Amino acid sequence: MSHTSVGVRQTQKLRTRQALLDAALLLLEHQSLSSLGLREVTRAAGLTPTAFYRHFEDVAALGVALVEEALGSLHGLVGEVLAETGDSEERLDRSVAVIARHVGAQPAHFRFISREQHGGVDPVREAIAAQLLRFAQEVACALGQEPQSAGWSEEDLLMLGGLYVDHMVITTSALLEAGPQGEAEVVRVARRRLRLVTIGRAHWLDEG
Amino acid sequence: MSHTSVGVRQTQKLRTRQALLDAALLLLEHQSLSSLGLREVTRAAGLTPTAFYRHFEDVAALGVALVEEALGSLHGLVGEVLAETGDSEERLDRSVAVIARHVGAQPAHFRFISREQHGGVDPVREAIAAQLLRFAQEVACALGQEPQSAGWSEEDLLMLGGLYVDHMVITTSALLEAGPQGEAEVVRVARRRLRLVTIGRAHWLDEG
DNA sequence: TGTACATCAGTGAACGCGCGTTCACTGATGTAC
DNA sequence: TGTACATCAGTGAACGCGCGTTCACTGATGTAC
Repeated sequence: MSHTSVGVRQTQKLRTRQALLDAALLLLEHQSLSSLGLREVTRAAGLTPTAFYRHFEDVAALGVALVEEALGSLHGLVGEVLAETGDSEERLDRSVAVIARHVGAQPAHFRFISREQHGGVDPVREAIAAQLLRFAQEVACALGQEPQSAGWSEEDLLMLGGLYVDHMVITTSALLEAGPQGEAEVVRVARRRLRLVTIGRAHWLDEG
Repeated sequence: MSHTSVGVRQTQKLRTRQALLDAALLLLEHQSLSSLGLREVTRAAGLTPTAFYRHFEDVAALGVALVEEALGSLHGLVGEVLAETGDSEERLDRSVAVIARHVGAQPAHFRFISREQHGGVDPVREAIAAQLLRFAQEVACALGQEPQSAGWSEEDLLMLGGLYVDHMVITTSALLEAGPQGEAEVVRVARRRLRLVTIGRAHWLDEG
């Protein structure tokens, strides 16, 4: 056990870093990032305040790392859901169900994103905007490969992708506000909204 | 000038209260409410910290007052815009133009609403949600009076009203982020999004 | 109209507290030979 | 394998600062007679 491949030191450092992220996310359940204190986070993580600086320059940098943690792993999802077969009604219901499942499983992450999307910390807002733009592009790309999108301009596909993504975000916020007992109703309305947008899509070229 | 009808004292008190609201709104341009300090506000307003308590119980109460100031006067607007004549394309463009004009004229108010809609201060979030729900109901009511809405359930009208209101909010956020030079592009996309929703509305009963 | 008293918006001093950041440190882990 | 040195994640004390809230106050405005 004289020298491991990964390094005991690095492993422990990453574990501490994760403890800071976890503690911060927990505290952010009931406050916003700009009022979150460095000492508050280290205290919750069981560390000295000064230890914080070994991992992040300041609380804003920790916030950017949280954005990556919350949204980074979701990118594959879009393609998967849209690639599945079924009529548009089925795929629409499945999309909403996937959102509801993720929000239910990781509420703190989604609350953080919803809260900080327009929050007071510039680098965090920018990081979220960049991730959401990527989602919109991915959705646009996936939609563009469907036969129903024949004749659509790239610009209109991106417009539609953005529309879907913004609704995804609105739905997550609504789910968080409604809590578990209000989930069914939120899902119902989200489905009908998506259906209306999808109908608009089907007739876009007739009237656009 | 021995005794005026309104009261010199009350007038001055209201003036001071307004100075606190104005100072707070200015400071909130670059931070969120939960990190705004009471001393910060009174300093900017040219008052002693203790004077704050003559007007608001705490900063959250001031935030609720700002919500009223930002959104309270807008309720008439919805009916006016939707009541005007013209085909749906014209009315749609006019709606977006009205939003852009208001955001351009009162950016700080709209930034505040956008930032605090999902912010960390419960009473403020609730006040905003209540106002936006009223807007959605007003839009639903106005839509319900149009001939195109024949056969629509109240629930679907409210769904559509909420859809329009949420897009109004997204558009204001996008306008604020884009700044004056990006306004034209945001307006273009917002129009196309609204058009797509409107097309969906026109075919809702065929396929719903 | 004039006087005597009540109200109350804003003051200024004081308090204890938690904050972010600095610094020199400790001791386990990593590395060179 | 063993030894001697380097690295560096986390410590603990100390700092100056701005915070929210309290309290007794002042003096202009309001009111009763």
